[in-house]
Amino acid sequence: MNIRAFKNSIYSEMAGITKALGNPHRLEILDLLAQGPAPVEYIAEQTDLSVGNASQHLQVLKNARLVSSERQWKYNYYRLADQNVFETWCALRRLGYSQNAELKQLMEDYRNERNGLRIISPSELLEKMKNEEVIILDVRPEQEYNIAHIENAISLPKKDLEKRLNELPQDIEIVVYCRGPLCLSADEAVSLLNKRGYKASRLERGFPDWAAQNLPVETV
Amino acid sequence: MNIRAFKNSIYSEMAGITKALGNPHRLEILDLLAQGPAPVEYIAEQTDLSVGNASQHLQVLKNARLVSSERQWKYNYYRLADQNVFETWCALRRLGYSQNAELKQLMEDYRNERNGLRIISPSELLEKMKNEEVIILDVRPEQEYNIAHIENAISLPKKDLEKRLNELPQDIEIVVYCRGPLCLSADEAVSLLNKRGYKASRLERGFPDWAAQNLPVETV
DNA sequence: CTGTCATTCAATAGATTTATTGAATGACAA
DNA sequence: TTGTCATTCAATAAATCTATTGAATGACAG
Repeated sequence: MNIRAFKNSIYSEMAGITKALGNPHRLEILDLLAQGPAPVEYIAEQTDLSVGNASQHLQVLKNARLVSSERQWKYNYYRLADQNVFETWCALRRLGYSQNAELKQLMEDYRNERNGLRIISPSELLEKMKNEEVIILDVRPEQEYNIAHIENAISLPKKDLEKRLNELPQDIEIVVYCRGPLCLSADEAVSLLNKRGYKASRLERGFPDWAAQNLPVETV
Repeated sequence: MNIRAFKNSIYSEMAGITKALGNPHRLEILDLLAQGPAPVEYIAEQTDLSVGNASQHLQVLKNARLVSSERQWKYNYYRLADQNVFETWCALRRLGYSQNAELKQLMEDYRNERNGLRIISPSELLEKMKNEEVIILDVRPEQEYNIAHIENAISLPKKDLEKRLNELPQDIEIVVYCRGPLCLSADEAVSLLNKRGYKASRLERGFPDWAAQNLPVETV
């Protein structure tokens, strides 16, 4: 094999990965799977795809070895193939955020009430956890909380927040987190909580990023 | 804008980046530009693309803001848009290497004589540089050496190596580097040098990775 | 000016990707 | 066995991507 044929081969192999990443629905699926394993139907529902279409996108990701699947009972659970997949997704997120003013703008427009929304870093939260002076609120869907969540966090999915507000104390600081920086649930929750007189702030980034730093997580 | 429309927007913006990455020629161009800025014609020549085709791929990369261009004299110099682009490429390389057994196999097949080829890490090389007990050999094309190279490295492009072997001393250790882990020039050079009785080893990864760690580089 | 050179643009045919549809599969339950 | 359910497969039309061609642009040199 000559050098050109060799280069074509390696860059084509690499492009097999980037081609699989080159679709908005598949990126959304990866971002979702970063929360933990999920069956096709849940993935389809969360991403507003038909089951058939979601399955087809999952095949593409699987052929590129970005996800793997395992049958459990009636369901086929998909998960990220390994840590490198999440790390690559993080690199892409950073790149998107730094290169793409539209992306930044989009997110800031949507969070237009964000002024004054306080963001606390993982290390600050750890400190508060040690002193037991904080309530940690996981606003992701309950299924994702059940797979894994930040130690001592309580589950209160975004969609139930308003009607279950009374479960939360007004006098203790609340730190809210969700799927990650591309997810707005935590922002919206903090905004609502502050409006109703709670002391709420948002955790920087989201659950998978916390877990990737080997910070304390809990599994049910 | 509802939540679904918002999600579609952000993941589509992200996919704008991954779509631009989803082509083998464009990956090869990025890998090349990691060495430093280059005009269209050089890029076309190094990647075996027609100038028109290379230009078209460069437009795609530019629209995704992965590269930027600047006119200098008669030439339009393209370069990576910023450090995040290179870091994302590194993440993809790691991912490819870990997920894709074929890629690994391809490279190892091509380097079939690699057995016994010694690889030294950047920190080991730094140590040797301090003690001045090593010759550092840059086997990339001279243009790329001229843009920037490891401190005190000498240029001896792969294609001229055999006829200029006599410029190298037999009794001092030689460390060879090239464009990066997907480039075989350094491996081939080390192999040839060892066969001819020189004491040669290869630097782990390549020049852009060295530079990204802020290790000492030199510009002509 | 006029010509040259590096690059981009526009048009296009062929290849690939995508969402949809409906049928097929294969585990489990009755 | 039969039916149900979750998922995959196969076929297809529409959309998108790609390489090639040849013309257009725009800086610079004589």
